[in-house]
Amino acid sequence: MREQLKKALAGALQKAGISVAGEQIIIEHTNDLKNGDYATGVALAYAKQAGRSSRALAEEVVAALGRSPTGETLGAVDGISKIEIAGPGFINFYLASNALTSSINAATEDEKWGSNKSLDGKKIMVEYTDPNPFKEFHIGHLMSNAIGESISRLLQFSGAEVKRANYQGDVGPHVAKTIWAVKNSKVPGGSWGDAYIVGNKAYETDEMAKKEIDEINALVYSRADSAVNAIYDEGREASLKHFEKIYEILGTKFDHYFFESETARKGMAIVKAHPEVFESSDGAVVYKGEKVGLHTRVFITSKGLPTYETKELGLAELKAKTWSFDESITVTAHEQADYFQVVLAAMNEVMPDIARKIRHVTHGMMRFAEGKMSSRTGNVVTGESLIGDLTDVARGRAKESRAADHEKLAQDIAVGAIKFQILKGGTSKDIIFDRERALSVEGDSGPYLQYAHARTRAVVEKAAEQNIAPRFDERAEISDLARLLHRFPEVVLRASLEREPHHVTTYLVEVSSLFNRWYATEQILDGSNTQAHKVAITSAVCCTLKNGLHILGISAPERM
RNA sequence: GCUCUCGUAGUUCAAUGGACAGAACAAGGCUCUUCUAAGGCUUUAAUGUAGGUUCGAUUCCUACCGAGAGCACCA
Repeated sequence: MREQLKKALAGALQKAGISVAGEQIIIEHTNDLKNGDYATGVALAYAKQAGRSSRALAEEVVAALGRSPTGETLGAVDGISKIEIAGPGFINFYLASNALTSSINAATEDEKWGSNKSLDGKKIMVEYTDPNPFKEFHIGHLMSNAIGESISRLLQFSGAEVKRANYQGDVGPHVAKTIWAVKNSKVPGGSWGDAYIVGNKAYETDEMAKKEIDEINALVYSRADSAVNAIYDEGREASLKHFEKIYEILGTKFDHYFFESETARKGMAIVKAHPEVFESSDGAVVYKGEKVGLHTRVFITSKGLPTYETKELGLAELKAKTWSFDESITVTAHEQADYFQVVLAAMNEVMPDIARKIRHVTHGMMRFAEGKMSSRTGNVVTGESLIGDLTDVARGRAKESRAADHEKLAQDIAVGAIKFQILKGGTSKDIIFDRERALSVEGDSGPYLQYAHARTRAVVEKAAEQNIAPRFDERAEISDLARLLHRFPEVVLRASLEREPHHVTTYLVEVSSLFNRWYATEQILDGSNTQAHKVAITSAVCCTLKNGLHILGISAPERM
């Protein structure tokens, strides 16, 4: 459609004496449906060059397209019913009913409605969530998970083959701190997260403890001490099992798990094999990022242990060995942006073929109004406590709902509410965590979308019971809802290209809002001869919401 | 000090360089004998400052102000 319009416009401009390549013509969706479905500002852009007013040029272009400026008849472009000139000289195109038919039918019949082939055949690995065993799974991990999962689904909807990866820090100082606290019975009955906080505090305030923790850190890598090994093995398994439960609730299934205990060794080998890239400095091995405009970072400590940077090199190699991807995306919070750049610069020198395929997608921080949350001090909200509290809020309503499984519904709503809040805005923005707001399920929210979907389901099911088949009627008045549904595939494409799930979120709110307004004033199953048409639109809304929610990683309950 | 991200109604977020800057929450009023009121209708309210590029700037560029993050042995 867009391509046809561009071609026709290029031809029309040619007649007006302006030569422009079709690709350079900008056709956009209108911000407001009352300005048509597509619009172009070419008359404004080229008026000066043409030496006449933008309005005059617009009229000339429209005439060249083969109809009068207010003509209602079909012309050079199939699927357009009306062209008009508005405002300072915009040319607005209105879709014809027959152009909407295919969209509504596709929405109703095609399970992959909204998908595209822009990444057909591409292999992409997406790494996200990345919690650390021996530490809490906090709401920052929830943020990474929601964004990473949604990006994965967007890429799949664009035809890519996606493998989900999770990289977990099962070795390093944080582990040693936790083990130290457990070994010295500092936290009887406490959680692994509590032990970490105690260990961290001791490390900072107690010289003796610091020394012991450093020793334990080395022992974790060497596995030379059976007492340390016992605590380590138990803690690691308990943490991972616990995380697995959370992934299930969130709806993420990882294809690959990578651990720092694996990447550390590989990374060490890489760093040591490239003395021309990594140099010694104060007993440590560092990469001088200044030569590429960055800063210096330590790769191997003066104690001979690998840092996160070295492990990241090992991880890249391990990933490449695991699967021959075309692209590997790592999703993390923005605080790791600078660090990642240095690692990429170093990687570019030692394994350029892999470095070329690695992308870092950063998102904002989940923080409190008062400042950053830190698991070092215990100033965190854990993922499960938030999910739990929100499930409690949803449970009351869920019990009165028509859902078969009230507990499942309460959980779906809780997870939907959290994910919506994370995915409603651009990913680069920080999210200020406000408990009261997070627990609200009113207005623009996950439950709002889920509720609209459940309503469409009820109508569609009732229609099926009455043997009313959906049938889009081209003679019926064109509705804004149908015109909005037509845009879904383009919204998905844009979100996928930009890796910005919030475009989908915003769009789904618009669809739900328009549907709810319609639903409030219109009896859909009214026994009239237009009901099959109305069922078709309802059914299309239903599938659009379902697929859209799927992209966001939010479940679409059939009854609420 | 240097680098990165972000500044839009009282609050939380939208707006591929375009039309009157959209929603939601909060506050007030109205709305269920009709397919689900977790809904719908309605009133009030915003682009940090100063320049620049452009027919046109919330969007791009520069400076400043403000918030957050990072900057050598944490991850």
